[in-house]
Amino acid sequence: MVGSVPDETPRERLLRTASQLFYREGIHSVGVDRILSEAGVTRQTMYRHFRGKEDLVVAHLALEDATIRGLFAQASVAAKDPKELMRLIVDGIAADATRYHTRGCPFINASAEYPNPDHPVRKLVAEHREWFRTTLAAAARAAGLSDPKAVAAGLVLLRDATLIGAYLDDPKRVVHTFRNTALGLIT
Amino acid sequence: MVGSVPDETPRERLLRTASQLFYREGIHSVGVDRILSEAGVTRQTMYRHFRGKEDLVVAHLALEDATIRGLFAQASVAAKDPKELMRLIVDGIAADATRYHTRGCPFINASAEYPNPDHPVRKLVAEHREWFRTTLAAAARAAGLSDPKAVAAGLVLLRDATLIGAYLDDPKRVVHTFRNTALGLIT
DNA sequence: TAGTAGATAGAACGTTCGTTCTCCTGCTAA
DNA sequence: TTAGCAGGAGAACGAACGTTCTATCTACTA
Repeated sequence: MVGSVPDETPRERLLRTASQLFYREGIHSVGVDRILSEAGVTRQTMYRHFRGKEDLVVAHLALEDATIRGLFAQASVAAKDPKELMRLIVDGIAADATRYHTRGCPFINASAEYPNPDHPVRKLVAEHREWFRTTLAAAARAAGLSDPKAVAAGLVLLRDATLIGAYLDDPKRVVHTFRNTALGLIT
Repeated sequence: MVGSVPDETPRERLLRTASQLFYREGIHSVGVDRILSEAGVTRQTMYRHFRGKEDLVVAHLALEDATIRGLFAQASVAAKDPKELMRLIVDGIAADATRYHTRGCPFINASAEYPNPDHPVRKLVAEHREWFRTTLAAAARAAGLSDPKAVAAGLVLLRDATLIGAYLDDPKRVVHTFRNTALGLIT
């Protein structure tokens, strides 16, 4: 078992387990049998809720996407003003790189395994990145920054590199560099 | 067949083909049969030169590593002075992202498929990245830049993000952002 | 109360995987 | 001359892959 959450339906347990395994060990490396045994769920249950493994992969990325959007909405509410939201975003990315996404970006990792840009996985990745960039640009514009698009592009660039660096290099050093550069970008 | 190069031994043809396939389509996605048929080489030939697929994967990354080191040495000779070398490095990365490594960084992509940091693949990746950063730092120091380590860290960060952005987003925009930021870093 | 949907259990399918094996040809260094 | 090695051709291996199937049990609900 990968973990446990109370009051979880088999479907939720299955998706959560699959998502964790795909992220931690790679998509093609993880077999269906492995997912089922770790989730404590039978084959029938899986094929009732998902067409196949590929559907599970897409659902995994959709879950990641929904989670990040949720965190964003949460921060938007918590922030007193647009400028504080920018700071919360930077802090959020830094925390994410050291705490949760310590194995790189799930979307980038998935793209490494799916070369075909027309594949559902790649389309979802493209949509997610597009949402992320435009959302950052809107936040930067609301904060009154002079070149919102450039700020958004810079933050996307920094976030990609930070998640990778925190995975492959020294996390503390990378996050430190990220925070300094990013804070300079949003002031 | 993936391509052809005259006066190539079966071993070289095999490794070159495998390297291209691993990079273009992902490592676990590419089977041995596929490599053999595309390279026009038999199983026996492969297993005579390599212990197995995993050896081929390591050789693929070693080839990438050697290639990049070669380009670096070439630039070092071509540069009239240390400052011009820094500019050549930035130009080289920009050209690489749009011309050759249009599917991200082979080392980062491989790391997405190999979660175990003790695995030979991951060790090779760590060594490569370590070499890259220290080499950049040495070049920055020779160019008389005030904080060579910070410059090197910044360039590594920028390169990682640029190769990803050129793969998943708009290459022209990303490379433009990279060049501007990087040139600011080395002056 | 009967019916339907979700879940469990386990066998089985055909395919692909990486690997090993045998047999044959051609070159070349001892 | 002959032994040894690189390479080609193809069969075969067991294991793992993703998927489908049948059978049984339970919970809800029309």
